[in-house]
Amino acid sequence: MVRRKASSSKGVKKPRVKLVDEVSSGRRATSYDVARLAGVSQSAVSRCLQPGASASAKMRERVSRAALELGYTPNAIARSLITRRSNLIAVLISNLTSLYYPEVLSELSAHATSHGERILLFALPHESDIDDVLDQVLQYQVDGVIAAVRLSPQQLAAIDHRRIPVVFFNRYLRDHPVNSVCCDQVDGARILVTRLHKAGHRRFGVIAGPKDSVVGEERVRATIERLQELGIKDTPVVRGGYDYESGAAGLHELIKLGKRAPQVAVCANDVMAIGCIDAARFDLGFNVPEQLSVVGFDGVGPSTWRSYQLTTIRQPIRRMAEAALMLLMDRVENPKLPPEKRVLSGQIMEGTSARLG
Amino acid sequence: MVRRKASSSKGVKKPRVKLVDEVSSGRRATSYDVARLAGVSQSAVSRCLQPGASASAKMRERVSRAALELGYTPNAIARSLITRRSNLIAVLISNLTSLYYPEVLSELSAHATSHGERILLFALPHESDIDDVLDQVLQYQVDGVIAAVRLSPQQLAAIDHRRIPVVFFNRYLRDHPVNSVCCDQVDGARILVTRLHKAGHRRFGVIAGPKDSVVGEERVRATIERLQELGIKDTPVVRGGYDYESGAAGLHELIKLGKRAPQVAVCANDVMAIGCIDAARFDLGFNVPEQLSVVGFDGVGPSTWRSYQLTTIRQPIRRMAEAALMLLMDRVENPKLPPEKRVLSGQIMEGTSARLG
DNA sequence: TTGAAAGCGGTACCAA
DNA sequence: TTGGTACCGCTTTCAA
Repeated sequence: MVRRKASSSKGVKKPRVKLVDEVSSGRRATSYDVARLAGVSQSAVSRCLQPGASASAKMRERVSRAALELGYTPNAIARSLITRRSNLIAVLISNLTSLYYPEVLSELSAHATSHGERILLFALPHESDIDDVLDQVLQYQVDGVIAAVRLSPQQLAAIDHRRIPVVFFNRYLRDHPVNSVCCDQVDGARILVTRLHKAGHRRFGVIAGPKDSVVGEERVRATIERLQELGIKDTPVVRGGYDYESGAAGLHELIKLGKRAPQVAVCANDVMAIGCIDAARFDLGFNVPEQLSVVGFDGVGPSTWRSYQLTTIRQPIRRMAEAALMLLMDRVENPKLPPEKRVLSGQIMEGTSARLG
Repeated sequence: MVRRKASSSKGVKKPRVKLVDEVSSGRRATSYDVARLAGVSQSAVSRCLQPGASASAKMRERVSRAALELGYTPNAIARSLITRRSNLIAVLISNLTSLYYPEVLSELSAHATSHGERILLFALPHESDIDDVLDQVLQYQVDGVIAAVRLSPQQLAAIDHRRIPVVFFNRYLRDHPVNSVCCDQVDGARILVTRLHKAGHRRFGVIAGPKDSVVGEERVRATIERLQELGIKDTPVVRGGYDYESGAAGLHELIKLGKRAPQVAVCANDVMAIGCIDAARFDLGFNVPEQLSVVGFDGVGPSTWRSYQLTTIRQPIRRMAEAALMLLMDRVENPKLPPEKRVLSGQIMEGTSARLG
């Protein structure tokens, strides 16, 4: 097989479409074009553009001059094909319109860049829409996957079967050893409850997140558990959808439920806590925190706004993203590494939305 | 050049590393593997996986069975190399931690998917960090670029030179005909000012965005211009950074500036308007809107929260994203199409943060 | 309808 | 240090 190489054998073997178009205006410059202009071999061009390859200074000079002249940019696709490394990592994420995930994505992107990786974004309308995109993830030969969504064991197996490392973000798979980075929800919830109890609160209500949120369920479970340890039983739990409206609705529900209004609303995330505060103030005329303490989870931007000044558990998103990429890239380099789970602690933000002891 | 094809010529020409490892456990299945198992040629496999290629029903059946058995997934990288189409579009975006851009990204992603494209994400810490990533954009042979950041004429030229279509999102390049989708800032600002004036407001103050925000500057310019038409001169303008704190600080500055406090604060985006409202209430004890009307731009999620109920101009982000992708994909298919600018109108959201006439 | 073969634009091994 | 060459895994003519 003879490749087109210089203009020497030009047009002998079936000249493709328009040679003019190829050379002058059309087609992007390739390493062959650079080689021809520099008067060296194509492999030399490739070598010159690698950091640690052997090439004389003179050759480097000639090649880089030719590359510059042609506006040459190496083709990452072609490189990926032969090196079997796409430098792409898939980020599976949903709820980009929430307040929490955009920050996650932003940090993931920053750290991916610092590892020389690009992010192939899979923003799902709902966490459950994974099957549709999983095939795409595999087709693009990504180096790794960061999943900020739930994956079924089958879905995980499909990725695993291709030897693509996966790191879960704030999620994991029960009974399956997987790589994951989480914020310790249990600890945070326990601290909040303990401090609230110490301040004298005895009637609690919980506004949970959607059932399919592992993180949310954990927060709720830990809250209930700690309350029971403190001798408080039968804490009412209502379910919300992590959004502002369901926080407000949740409070109304809680109040309808019990004989007496709760003294504390523990919300499974900040946005619901904010909705809860607004409902308390505007619908019920409650003072927060005098008549109702409200706490949330996450520590999103608006939680510090002066209308709310939420008492919440802030997730160390930056450090979590950093850990996620570290975990992932370690396994890209060395696929034999065993699964690892890293749990970082959240930080309590003492706002004014709750009375703490 | 003889390719490994069936096991017929197995290992004759330098058998690569470990054949066992390749076949049984290691390497992902390729179309050759499928072909061998199905007992057909590799090109037949390729054809069977194309929608409109000629292949008998029997062949299709055999191939798809073999593909399923091997867990075969076509390699998008290899396909891209030969088809010169990556099905990747680069999205250049910054400020992912703002309230506005995540929604943009979310909509862009949804519409990209519906065009069969994937998003290669370039989330920049600052709008000005483009040069670092532009090279990456080009290397990945993206089909097109959506730029929600500013690009210099040189940067645009570099992309243009590779014949990669670009669509700007809420931005454009003065004196350069480019594709762009914008929300009409001028119209929105004029309507707001007119209505505010009609309600009897006469003393205005403006909290502008950062200087390098084209959109923000346009909002401010249109505001001032309309005020002048209405006979109101010398409106004080202070500069903010689009964030909550600078909205609050902006109000304080405005008040320090004039002899009398303004009756209206026109803020260049919603988040600053929210900061402004909080400063008015908590620092100055103002009632909003009785003592101070506050308006913003964008219509982000929290603008409807009951603590704020912002009067603002909501951008039709979904339709803008849809238009951006339409514009882009049209030009991917037909590069000869001339540049086009599409301007959509915003919608006034009449909250309770301002008195309108 | 089917298979052989020529690339797409690189990387990497080899001998010179 | 350099050039020749064999791929990476697919699509796409071109004959059969």
